[in-house]
Amino acid sequence: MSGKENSRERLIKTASRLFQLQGYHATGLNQITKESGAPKGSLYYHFPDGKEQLAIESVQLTTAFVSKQIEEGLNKSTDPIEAIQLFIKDMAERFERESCTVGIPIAAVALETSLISEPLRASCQSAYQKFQSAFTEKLIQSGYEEKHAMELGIVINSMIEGAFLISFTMGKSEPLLLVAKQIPSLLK
Amino acid sequence: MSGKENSRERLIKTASRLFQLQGYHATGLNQITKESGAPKGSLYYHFPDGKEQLAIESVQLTTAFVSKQIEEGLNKSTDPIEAIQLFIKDMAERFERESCTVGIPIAAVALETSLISEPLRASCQSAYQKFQSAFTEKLIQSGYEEKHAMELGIVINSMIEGAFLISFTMGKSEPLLLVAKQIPSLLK
DNA sequence: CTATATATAGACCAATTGGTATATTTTTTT
DNA sequence: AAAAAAATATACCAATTGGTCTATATATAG
Repeated sequence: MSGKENSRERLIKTASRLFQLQGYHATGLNQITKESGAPKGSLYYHFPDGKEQLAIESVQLTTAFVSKQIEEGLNKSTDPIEAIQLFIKDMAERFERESCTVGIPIAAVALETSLISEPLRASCQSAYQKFQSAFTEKLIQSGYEEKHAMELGIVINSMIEGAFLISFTMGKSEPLLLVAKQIPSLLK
Repeated sequence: MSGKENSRERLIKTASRLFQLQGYHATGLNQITKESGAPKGSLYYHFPDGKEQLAIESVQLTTAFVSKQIEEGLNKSTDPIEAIQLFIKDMAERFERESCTVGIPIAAVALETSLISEPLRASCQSAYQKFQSAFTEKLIQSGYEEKHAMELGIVINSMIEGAFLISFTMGKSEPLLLVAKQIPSLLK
């Protein structure tokens, strides 16, 4: 029972990376199995529901990873404005450093599958809710009124996702940095 | 020379709609030809470079359409805050009304193709630049200093794109509406 | 050692992909 | 009306898609 989790995990990790980078439809099962080293027989043993199941679990893995990154980033300062700005700047730096190695966490899968797979759509929704609530949590801890904090969490998450998308398309991190710059105005 | 432009135009319009709704890779040329009524022979006659060329021209059509919508929306009020809020609320309403008929204008194609086709990436970049400059223009006309207006244009565009993405995934327009609500804070 | 899950290996499948070739029709020009 | 250009119509292609199948290892028991 040692190689078991190993192979399954490798499949999810590879799929997770490829789905983020290339999107759902552009990523073939052949590519996933080849790059992960696992054969197709194993894929359908570990993921009987095929590509959809693999994508759902990939989204979940990405969600956990990114959520942790957000929480860690936000803990770098007690001041929420500074903390959020630091986090966004970190993302921008990481984007510059490894733009061609990593895509936008959830967006591609969300856009491609929300209309064709309800379970996948729900997974992406959960991801965004988790991201939002990390920001909201930070604001509540800093004394923001709950409803206001929830609204701001949604808006901050939207801003970051949008800036990520545009930075990705433009090939430069400027939008992310400008969003960071406007955080103080937003949080008054 | 009457049927000529007609067939070409039908192909682009159909492709434009399908690419926005389903994304690049999920939209097959067979589906485009079938839904547009044009045969495959015509497709490669009008678009010798195939799917990529068709997608580029589709993005350009969408860009023109959306830009016009933004400009018209922003003209509904002289006050930039009110104008931008009105535009976003219009988008939110339209989203609620026809969410399953229309996807997010450029995002899906941008995410799916930016890393695999430089010309397509450039088309999507042009689209976003055009959207941004519409907001920037409005702010400059309202007396904002140029550099500040440019930065805000980028941020506003990012916010709207991100909110669109999340609204799409969530299946509700709340993120868009909350972004609209925060516009005054952002523009001071 | 045997029996039994667990897991791997990869050949195979129908369907679809983007793209090409060629023949035919329609339209325009002379 | 004849010639030329523009456009349409399909049949066809190799390659790849997601997915299934059966045989074979590789463990973990008893």
